[in-house]
Amino acid sequence: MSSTRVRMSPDGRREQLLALGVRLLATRPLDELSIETLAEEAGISRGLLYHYFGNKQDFHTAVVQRAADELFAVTAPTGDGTPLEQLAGSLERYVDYVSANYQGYVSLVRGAAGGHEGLREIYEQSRAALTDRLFEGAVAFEAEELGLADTPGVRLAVRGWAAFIEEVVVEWVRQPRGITREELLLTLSASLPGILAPFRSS
Amino acid sequence: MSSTRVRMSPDGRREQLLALGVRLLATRPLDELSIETLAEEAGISRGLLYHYFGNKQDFHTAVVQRAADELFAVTAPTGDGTPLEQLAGSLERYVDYVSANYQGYVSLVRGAAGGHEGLREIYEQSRAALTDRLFEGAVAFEAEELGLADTPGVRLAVRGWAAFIEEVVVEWVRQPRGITREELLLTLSASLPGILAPFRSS
DNA sequence: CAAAGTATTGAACGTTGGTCAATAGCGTTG
DNA sequence: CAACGCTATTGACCAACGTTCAATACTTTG
Repeated sequence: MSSTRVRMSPDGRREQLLALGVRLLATRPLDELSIETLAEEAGISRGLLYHYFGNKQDFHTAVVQRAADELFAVTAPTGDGTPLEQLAGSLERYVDYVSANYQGYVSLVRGAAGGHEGLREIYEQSRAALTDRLFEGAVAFEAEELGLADTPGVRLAVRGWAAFIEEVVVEWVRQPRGITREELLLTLSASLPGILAPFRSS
Repeated sequence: MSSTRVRMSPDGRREQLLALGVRLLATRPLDELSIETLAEEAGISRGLLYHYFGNKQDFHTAVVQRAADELFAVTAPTGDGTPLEQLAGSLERYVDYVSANYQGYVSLVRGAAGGHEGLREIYEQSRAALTDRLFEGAVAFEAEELGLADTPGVRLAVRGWAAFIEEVVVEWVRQPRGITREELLLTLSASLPGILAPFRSS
């Protein structure tokens, strides 16, 4: 089984291992992503993995960080259309991403929330980044329309809205219950004004 | 260190181990709750733990299930007042519960969602039970008011609302940001009609 | 009080996380 | 182009933990 030893550049090797980790994470929970499995799959020794990532936790952290970055990139607004259309587009791509990477996404989002400090950190920052981006785009537009101020209360509500989206989408992917993709997207889009309604100033 | 062997009734022993598991989990993530630690802490051999719970996953499952039951009991409606008042009361007790058990809540309820199928099952069912209870109480009343039907779409939205509540409350406990408890409760109560607004039939 | 039933132990094994000195590929240099 | 130096990579080793199971020692029963 052991062919000749392959020597790569540190950056290349590190990249390969991270990419492989993300790929494997898409089909299993995080705690089943063992060092042994990954080393075997990558065709390297366990020791080499420890050379690039100090320990299992550090490796998991790096993989989840990478996955979070990918999610952030995938759901980035395209920049054309009205802010509301951009929002709809982001939601659409988000739904499709979760559909394609269900296991990995659950591992990322949910697993991170219950794991070690480092993982929770990534989870917090990732969600903050997603909502902050909305504030700078579609929501900023909506805010004017609805006469909303950028208050701590509104920020908190938008954060909760992100959790709402996440839960609904994940559950829908698990069990569509006859709800079509279009109906789902409609519900998601409509929910933001709904949640923000109580904050309408006048 | 090893004192005389203590023999207990199966029910008593099982109860002791579960209670200890819940207590230990309040201060560490689930995957750090090792069989070894628990056996040591309980003053028994590892083998005995395997006599009561088939394996590590089964034990974790049982502990999380117990914790979920406790949460469900704590937030049960009292039964007096209008449905809306009952909802407000449940939310109030939920907020206070999370305030008092922040570490434990995050470790238990959230940590469960990242684990394997069995754990996720409990998490799902727990959340479903919480929302279903609402449907039989306050929301049933609201539903009539708003002309809502009990459709899969509405059920899904309410489920998402539960996630909204959880996220907002957990984040508020972590970082109140000057928002008072009363303001928080108001936001939470108002959010349900807001989320359900898109489903209004006429 | 002897015997039966069973809660409990402790030793043994396999797997996996983690360490480290030895090894081998690749660029450099004379 | 051969020898050398640098370092990416290995493989052997250890420790910790999950898991099994025959032996053991409480408790009850007859």
